[in-house]
Amino acid sequence: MRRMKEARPCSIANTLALVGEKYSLLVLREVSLGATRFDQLARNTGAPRDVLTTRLKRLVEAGLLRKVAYSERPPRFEYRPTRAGLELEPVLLTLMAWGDRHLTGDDRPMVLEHAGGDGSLGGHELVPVVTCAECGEEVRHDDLTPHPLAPGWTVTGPATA
Amino acid sequence: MRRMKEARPCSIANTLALVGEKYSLLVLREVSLGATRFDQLARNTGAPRDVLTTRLKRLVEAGLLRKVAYSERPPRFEYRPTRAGLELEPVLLTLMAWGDRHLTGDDRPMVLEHAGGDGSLGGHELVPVVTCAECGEEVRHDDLTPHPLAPGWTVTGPATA
DNA sequence: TTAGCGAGTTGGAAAATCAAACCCACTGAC
DNA sequence: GTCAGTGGGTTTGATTTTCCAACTCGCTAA
Repeated sequence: MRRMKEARPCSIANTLALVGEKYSLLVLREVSLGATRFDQLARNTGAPRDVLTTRLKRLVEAGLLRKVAYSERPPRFEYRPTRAGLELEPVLLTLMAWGDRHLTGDDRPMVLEHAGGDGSLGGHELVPVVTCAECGEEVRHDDLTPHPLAPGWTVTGPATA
Repeated sequence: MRRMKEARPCSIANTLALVGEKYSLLVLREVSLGATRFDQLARNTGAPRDVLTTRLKRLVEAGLLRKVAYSERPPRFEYRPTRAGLELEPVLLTLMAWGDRHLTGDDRPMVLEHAGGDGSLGGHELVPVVTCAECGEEVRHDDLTPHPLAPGWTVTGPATA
């Protein structure tokens, strides 16, 4: 995924160029959950070890993970998410929500418990929804209008340009 | 991406097995924006035409797109998003938001205008945020606690099992 | 009649993926 | 001490994908 044709300047494409390769998002899922070591990542994501090596290198270079030594002699590192890495969690949550709704029967593989922001006692099940911070409303497709800022954008494609 | 090792039962992995291949999400971006024809998709996503062919077939099989004839003689089809396909928009929005924040300088490639749900006059810029439908609050990483329901889950990985 | 388009298909080279084996530095058990 | 075991990779070679360009096919418009 390194580089795409970059047919359009687009933040979706740019983000996917970074984390859209096979296993990258699963690695981020794992480190967000606290599994930060090479063997855990290999096992939990199913990535071949060599592929995992190159993914980790790339995610570290991109600033989504950082290597933290947890042992010298022998040198051993774990891979912790940076702030930028953790900020991909919304992507993971929306992917999970979609899969739960469309791919899963009645028994979801996992459920996230959501504690109230006030640190309240009883939590409830997380039901992730994308809303607009500006107005607080849930985002519906029909309420959106794209406004291209960079050249290369034509909403219905070059055919209608 | 067809099948992964399926190291863990996980809706994120399952969803990515469907739409995680190169270009798939860009195709969904395009059809969500209204560019639904083969050549538009090829141009706007940058996907090689043969790859695009296999992606479209897969997305149609999976029920994310449907082929709609817009001409017989010669037979010509466009690829429209189904409801399930449109429901991936939250994923696209969160990817875009991340890219805008972390990859882009001051000039974002595109901005989405968000009309009020009441069909109000003046729109504002969309600022997508993931919230919890249950309590209405913005989701913060520290408020989440994973609860495995299927076997194969160990939060810190097999090492700590 | 010829040019052109939209929507693919085909062929062959280049790149990425995969599984398994290998390597190295150490640890702990005998 | 020695010897198996572990964590964290690297190497190897076979298999898949990807990529790009060229080609096809059915039709339309000049």
